[in-house]
Order: sequence, then C-alpha cells, then structure tokens
Amino acid sequence: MRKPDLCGKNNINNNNGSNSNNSNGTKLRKGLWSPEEDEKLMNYMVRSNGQLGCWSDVARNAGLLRCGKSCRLRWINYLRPDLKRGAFSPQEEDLILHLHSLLGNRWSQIAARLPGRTDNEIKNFWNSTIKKRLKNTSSSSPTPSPNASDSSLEPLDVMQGIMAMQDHNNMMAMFMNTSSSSSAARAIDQIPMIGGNGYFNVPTFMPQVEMDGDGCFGSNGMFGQNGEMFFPPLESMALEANGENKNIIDRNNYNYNPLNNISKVETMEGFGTCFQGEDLKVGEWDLEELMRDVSSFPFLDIQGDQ
DNA sequence: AATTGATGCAACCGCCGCAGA
DNA sequence: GTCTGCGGCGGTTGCATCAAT
Repeated sequence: MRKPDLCGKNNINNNNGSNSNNSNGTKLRKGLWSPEEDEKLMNYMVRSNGQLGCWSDVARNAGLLRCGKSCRLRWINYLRPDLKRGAFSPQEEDLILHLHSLLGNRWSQIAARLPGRTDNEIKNFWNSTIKKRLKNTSSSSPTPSPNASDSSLEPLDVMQGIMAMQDHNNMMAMFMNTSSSSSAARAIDQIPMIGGNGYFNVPTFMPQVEMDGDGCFGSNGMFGQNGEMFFPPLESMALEANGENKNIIDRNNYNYNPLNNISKVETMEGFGTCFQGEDLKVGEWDLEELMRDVSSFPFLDIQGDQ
C-alpha cells in the first residue's frame, strides 16, 4: 500500500495557503520553520543515526506537521551540520563563475564542488549578487555562452583572466559532442572541489593511506599507480571539516548516506582501493585537458605529487 | 518618523527520473 | 507495461530586512 504524495501534485489540498492535509486529515504546516520544528527535526536526525527510512517517515516520526519534502529541504539547506555559513569567499566566487561557465545552471553539481554550500545558496547568490555584477560589467561583450542558460549574462567574459579561452572552447567542444550521461558528464563530476580554506584538499577526516600498489592519497589529491587522478564521492567530500563550523553533531557518530547525506566516518576505511572502480575513472576522455583548465585557478592546487 | 524600493534568503512549486508494486 | 511514491533539481515566489528619500 503506497502512501499518498503529501507534497506533490497529488495532494489536492496543498495549495490552500499555509497548510495542507496529510493522510490523517491533520493540517500540514507550510512556510517558515519555527525553532521548535528545527529542534524536532534535528533531534530526530541525531537520534535516528542514519536509519531514517524515507523523508515522509522522518516527518511523521519526528512529530512534525510537515511533508517529507519540506523536511528534506530544511535539513539540506539549513540544519545540516556540515553547512558553511557566511559570505562567499572570493575563491568561492571564482569557482562558482568557472563552474557555471562549464555547467550552466546545474546548481546541485556546482554546489557539490563547494563543501558546506547548498545548491539553493549558490543559486540565490548567483541570481542576486553575481548576476547583478555581471550585468554591470558585461555590457561590452556580446558573445553568447554555449552553456549558460541565462542569455542575458556573459560568463565567458567574466571569466577573463580566470581561464584561457582556447582551453575553454576545447572543453566545451568536448561537451557538445557527448550525451548528458556520457563520460564527459561524468568527468565533470571529477572536478576538484574547493576546501574550506580556499584550496582543494583532502578531507581532514580522511585517513592517510600509504601507497599500496593500487594508489595513494596525496596531500592534494589521490592518484592511481598510473597517475590517474581520483576524487572521493561528493557526499563524502561534503563532510570536509570546516573550522568555522561548530557542529552540533559529532561527525564520528553520524551518518552521511544518500538519504541524509551523512555517512559514518568508518565507511571511509579502505578508501585507498575503493576509488579504483570503473565509475570513477575518467581516462577515456581528455581529463588532462580538463584538469589543466581547472588548475588554472591559483587557489586550486591539484597538481599533486606526480 | 514614515514610506518606498532594493536586496537577500528561505521556502515552495512543478517537473523529471527512478524504483517498486 | 503501468501506476505511484519518492528524491532531486531548477525556477520562482514571498517575506523580512535594509537603505534611501
């Protein structure tokens, strides 16, 4: 027996202002979250220790009169312990610009490269600060961007001094010649992320692993025995410690799984070999080309100890 | 002090893809 | 094969705050 979709279009009562009904006929709250609701959700997430079930269950079990979707959003965008607060650093701004020139409005993919930042946060930042700034500075450049969905903007022009046009065009050509699910798209997933200190680095919780014949972790990345570069899954990288964060939840006892984006640190054991999987190899297209471009950022030290 | 416009941010909406019944 | 629940995503909206007048 399926549960009704309380948040989506199937919920006929979800458009009546500030409340909608759940399957029990009780009103579901909408709008801003109260501190009490935040506390309930946070407490439940801590108590559940990763055994959450679906978000609808989270809402119900936490005693919240919210739909699961709302709980998920609140957790991801506000309550998540690894969130970074405060203004974007210049390095982060540059990286957002760069990634947006590559990915367009794929905010979630951009956010995946900025630990502690959410897609919503980056989207808002782009739509307010950067968009406005670009409009003020790009009036002299008519060249359209091949990837940016907002035609009123000119990311490529903004990227002057950040990336070489030729390299960028080469990369875009590679993009245009591949399907969305192609290796190129996967390769974009391998773009290194900026660390909390503004440099690409290995998460602080990641154990130092000696070269074991299959690969190793360097201080600036991970390299296979043949020099391939590997990067950890995004959800793992997102746990990178941020010195500014005074987390409520002890990272060592908390989960970061596909459901709640937190997985036990213990799952990082054996990291040295688990990144040898086919899914993470990007050698079939010109990774070197891509990385040369990305590494043009002065704050992205991804050269490693090759 | 009151009003108005701009801005930033949190949250919602609608759509899509996936997986299970 | 179809239907439905669910998670995820990008676009959009609504509201609180702030600055200018």
